Amino acid sequence: MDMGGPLIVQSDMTILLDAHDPLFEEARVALSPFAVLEKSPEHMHTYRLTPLSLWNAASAGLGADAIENALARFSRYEVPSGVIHAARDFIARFGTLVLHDDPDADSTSELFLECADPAVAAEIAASRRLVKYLVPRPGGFGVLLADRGTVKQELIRLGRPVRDEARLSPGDPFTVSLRDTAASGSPFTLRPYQDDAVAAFMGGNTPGNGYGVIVLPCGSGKTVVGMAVMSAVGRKTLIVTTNIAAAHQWMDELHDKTAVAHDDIGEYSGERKIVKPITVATYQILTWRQEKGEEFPHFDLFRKQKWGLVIFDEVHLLPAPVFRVVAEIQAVRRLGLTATLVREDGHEEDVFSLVGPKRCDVPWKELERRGFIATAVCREVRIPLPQRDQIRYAAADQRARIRIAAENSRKVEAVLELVENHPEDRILVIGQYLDQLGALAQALKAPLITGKIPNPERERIYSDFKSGKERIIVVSKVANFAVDLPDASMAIQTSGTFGSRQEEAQRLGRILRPKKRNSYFYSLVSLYTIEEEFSSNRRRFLTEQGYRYAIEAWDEAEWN
DNA sequence: TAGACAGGAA
DNA sequence: TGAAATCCTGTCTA
Repeated sequence: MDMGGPLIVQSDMTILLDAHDPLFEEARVALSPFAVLEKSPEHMHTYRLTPLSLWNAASAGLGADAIENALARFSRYEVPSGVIHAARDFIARFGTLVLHDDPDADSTSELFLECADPAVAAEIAASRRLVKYLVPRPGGFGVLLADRGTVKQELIRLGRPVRDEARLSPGDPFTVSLRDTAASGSPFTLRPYQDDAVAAFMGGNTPGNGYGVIVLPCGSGKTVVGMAVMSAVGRKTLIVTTNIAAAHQWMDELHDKTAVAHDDIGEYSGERKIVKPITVATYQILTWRQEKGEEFPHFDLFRKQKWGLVIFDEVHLLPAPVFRVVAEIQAVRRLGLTATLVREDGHEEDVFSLVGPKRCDVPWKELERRGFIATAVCREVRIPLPQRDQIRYAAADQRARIRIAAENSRKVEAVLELVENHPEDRILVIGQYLDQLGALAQALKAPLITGKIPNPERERIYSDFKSGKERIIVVSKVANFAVDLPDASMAIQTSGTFGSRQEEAQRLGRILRPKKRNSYFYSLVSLYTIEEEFSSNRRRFLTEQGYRYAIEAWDEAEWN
């Protein structure tokens, strides 16, 4: 029976969402806390209920009834009962296993894994990988403190998430007070959503909080949230970042917005190895080792102070070896910060069980509505290949096809036309292949920034762009890493990496600093090529955040 | 002591 | 899937 809603819930746990339905937007908002977006072509978006998406919902307090109601409310047809049962089962799994401090003072293990369900206990006891870490006891298992992370990791592989309510070690006290007025002179207060994020992370006196992941858009002040958490925790803090520039930015922000003395903030990198009550390090120094197979000499950093808080910046990039040390430090409060919690390498479960569940997630559109980030208009422009390349493309193997499609020479014409049609905008042209970028830079008579350009030269170009001397700059993949890349009002993406959602989000983030006018995000895609697939994958993230892509064919496009 | 650069890693 | 960027250490120069 057709009940007329925008959702079609199918028994394979996928959910189709009709993009043209009047209730589309409402249904999307209702769905996003507990389902992940899988595909988002023009007419019908596909979501999926996954164990992890349901556990994140459960850890945020969303119950099975709320999920069932949301599905029923927007569903076009009757929701298959199997889906409801499966969702209920997964939601119920979160909370079946609870890790406590051991109430039995005589016990040799410090922790107690409570398991009320004998069937689940039997299932766990039968796992060969788990049994060596567990001491069977009435109502659960004894667990050694040292095995806390490994046990959680193994259990989630069995499909059994653990609610970890065991004590966190406080670490050494260290006061971090936020200034009312930044050292740079501008007044400084937390925005409402930043306050909310800190509260969600700290969780009042709820046991089992004080660790987890906060998801916030690029440019919405993740470091500010980090500093507010540091201030709330009031302990020695280790911050780990993806690169040195990000590490310096953290240090600058700390100097600017907190009252912590310069001498109490240290940098632990290849260049300097200074450990202070507040220490900022890079992932790369932590995972450096002389030779494969040897130990990681810099893992010691985690033990050099009694840290009370570890912050993992861009937690979606946490390198695999670091998970090992994170498994060991389960008693330390830890905060993961990211703009997109997606990883394409299957380590999402490790982030969930070792860093913690998602505590807070602010949709980009929400911030846009409240004026904290700019309104962005996203357009995908489909450009045919020149005739001769169409023939080359048809004859090429997969690898060559990617390159031919990406380097479509007519993209240069399209970029020129776009630039001409947006005389008011400051434009970043972002691409993947250096040859193509070189050609674009030449055609646009604009400076080109690649990884080879030394830092002083980059800074000169940035300042020319900021001052308005240059209206356009062409950038390579450095745009994905450079934290100091100036903000623009328009970005043109000429090619991207295998449809990476993370990259798309990062690039859009470049144009979201609030301004009076709209920002524009153009993505150039070669028509009838593999790029259309990549692009549909990349679009997923932004669609999930509520952005709508207008898809246009180049020849008919009406620019404005 | 700083910088520039090469080579390796993931 | 491959290209590109990064960071680390070590060595050389001034």
